[in-house]
Amino acid sequence: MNSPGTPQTPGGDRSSRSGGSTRSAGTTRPNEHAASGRGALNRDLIVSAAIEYVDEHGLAMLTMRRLGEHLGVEAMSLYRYVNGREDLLEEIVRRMVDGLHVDRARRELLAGPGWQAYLQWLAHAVRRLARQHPQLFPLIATRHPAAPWLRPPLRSLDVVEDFLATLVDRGFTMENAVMAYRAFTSYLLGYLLLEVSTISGRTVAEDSLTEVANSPPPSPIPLDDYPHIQRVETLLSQDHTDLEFELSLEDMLDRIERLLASDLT
Amino acid sequence: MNSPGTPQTPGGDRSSRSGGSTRSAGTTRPNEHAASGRGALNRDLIVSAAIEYVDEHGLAMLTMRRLGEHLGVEAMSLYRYVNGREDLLEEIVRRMVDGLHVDRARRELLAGPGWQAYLQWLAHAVRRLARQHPQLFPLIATRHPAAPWLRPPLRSLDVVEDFLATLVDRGFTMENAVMAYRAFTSYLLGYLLLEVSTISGRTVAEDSLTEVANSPPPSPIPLDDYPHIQRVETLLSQDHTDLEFELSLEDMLDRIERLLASDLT
DNA sequence: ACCTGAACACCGTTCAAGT
DNA sequence: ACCTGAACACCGTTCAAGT
Repeated sequence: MNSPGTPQTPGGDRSSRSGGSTRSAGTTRPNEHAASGRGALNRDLIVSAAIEYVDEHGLAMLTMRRLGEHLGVEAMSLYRYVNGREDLLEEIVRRMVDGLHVDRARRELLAGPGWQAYLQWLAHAVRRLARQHPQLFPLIATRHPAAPWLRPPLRSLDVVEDFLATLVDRGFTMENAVMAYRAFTSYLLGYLLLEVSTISGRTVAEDSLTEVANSPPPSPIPLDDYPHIQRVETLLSQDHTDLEFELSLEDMLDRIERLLASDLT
Repeated sequence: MNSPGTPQTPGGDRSSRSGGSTRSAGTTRPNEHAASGRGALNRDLIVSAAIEYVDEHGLAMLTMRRLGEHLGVEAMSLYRYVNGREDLLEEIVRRMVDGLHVDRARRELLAGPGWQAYLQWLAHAVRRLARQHPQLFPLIATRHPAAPWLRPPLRSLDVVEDFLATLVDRGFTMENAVMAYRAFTSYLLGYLLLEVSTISGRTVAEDSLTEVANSPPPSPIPLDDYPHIQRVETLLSQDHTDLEFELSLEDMLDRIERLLASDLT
């Protein structure tokens, strides 16, 4: 019966679009909500606690009731500030990705003058984010984008605006900026999703209560019948991830550059 | 109390590894389970029904109870054949990906003699799969791989074995085959995840009961403050997906080729 | 203004019991 | 051998009620 367009909750308006983005997301001083007294609940705090909780226990464990408990509050209280579980997940994603937005001046400093330097900086920032929150990155990657100009993992209007503005500043046509945006996002998405999913392997206990003596051999798949896999097993298990990222990123930038050149013919 | 290592269910052993892989997965004659009489329930049928159900209603709607209802059976009956919901999801993924495995002779015919032709063929096969089951592809993409040699979206031992064997046959060293495997999977994963997620936008009703007059304007995000996004809005909404896929795929193959060349120095 | 108790409809899963 | 009824623990969510 309640029209979902009007949240009626405080903090429902994209919390402080310009102010809050410089302090890196998810950094609520961790002691503060331990001493939760009376009206110490609000949207930002809930989202921070949720991120913390997922980092520690995994996404499947994030439950309105458990999150309430984690905050020392009944689950129903959360609904004052968050429009249900879906809204909470969406807000988590927004908060994490918005951390990538910095104002123009600071961006110039960080990234240097060229478009390659900017894309290098952005790619590394996204990678840092993914590796800091391996449980959350799949959420960023697969939640349905609200619009075609919010391609994962760059799911923030601010960040996409930065992206396009920077490239156009550096001489890209609109068409080329869009193609670069497409190439950049799909490269980053695929690479980081795979890197993160092989890393976070058994970082999380998943459900650490009942299954303790169960997982030590995660799954000793018998590789008879698969001679080639068997032969490269050790190769595949190694992670030369750092070097591989740099090289494939450079390749991707070269591809964009080639794209520009072919445009002048 | 029950040790989870011993499923005690029929079909628990990775159903007929050599026999069942040639008939393309997901092809249970669709009329058959309409006339479900007595013992007409089995693992394959359950998995097929689940795939059908997700294609139609979306992943979030797939529930043991609803799937039971869809099959004309009480939900509890499913537990004879499927080791819980997680096991069902895993089996769905396996069934879909196994459809990419064809025997060597047939593969030569389809793909031609070169490694490029094989990778072209495989890439298009995966893309076909992704577009046929847009609701399921994110599952393939993000479910935790059981081993590092099962990188999404190629989550099948048979398919990965095919991949490596074919490349080594064509003269790749093991190291290069593995690098190609890495590059191929992360390219395909990123590209297809983004293509599918922008396509399946509102293919599914999500929950078509209560919210009917709600979604027509999916989310008219106000784009003031975002001049560049606004200017490229129409560009970003277009889908030149087919051509883009071919071009970026060729680029990726070129990258592998360059990789081989640099190896000879 | 902010939180809670109680309730509703719905989950996944187990197990003794039916046929 | 195969399916079901009943039950358990746990969800998300609503709303009148407490403070």
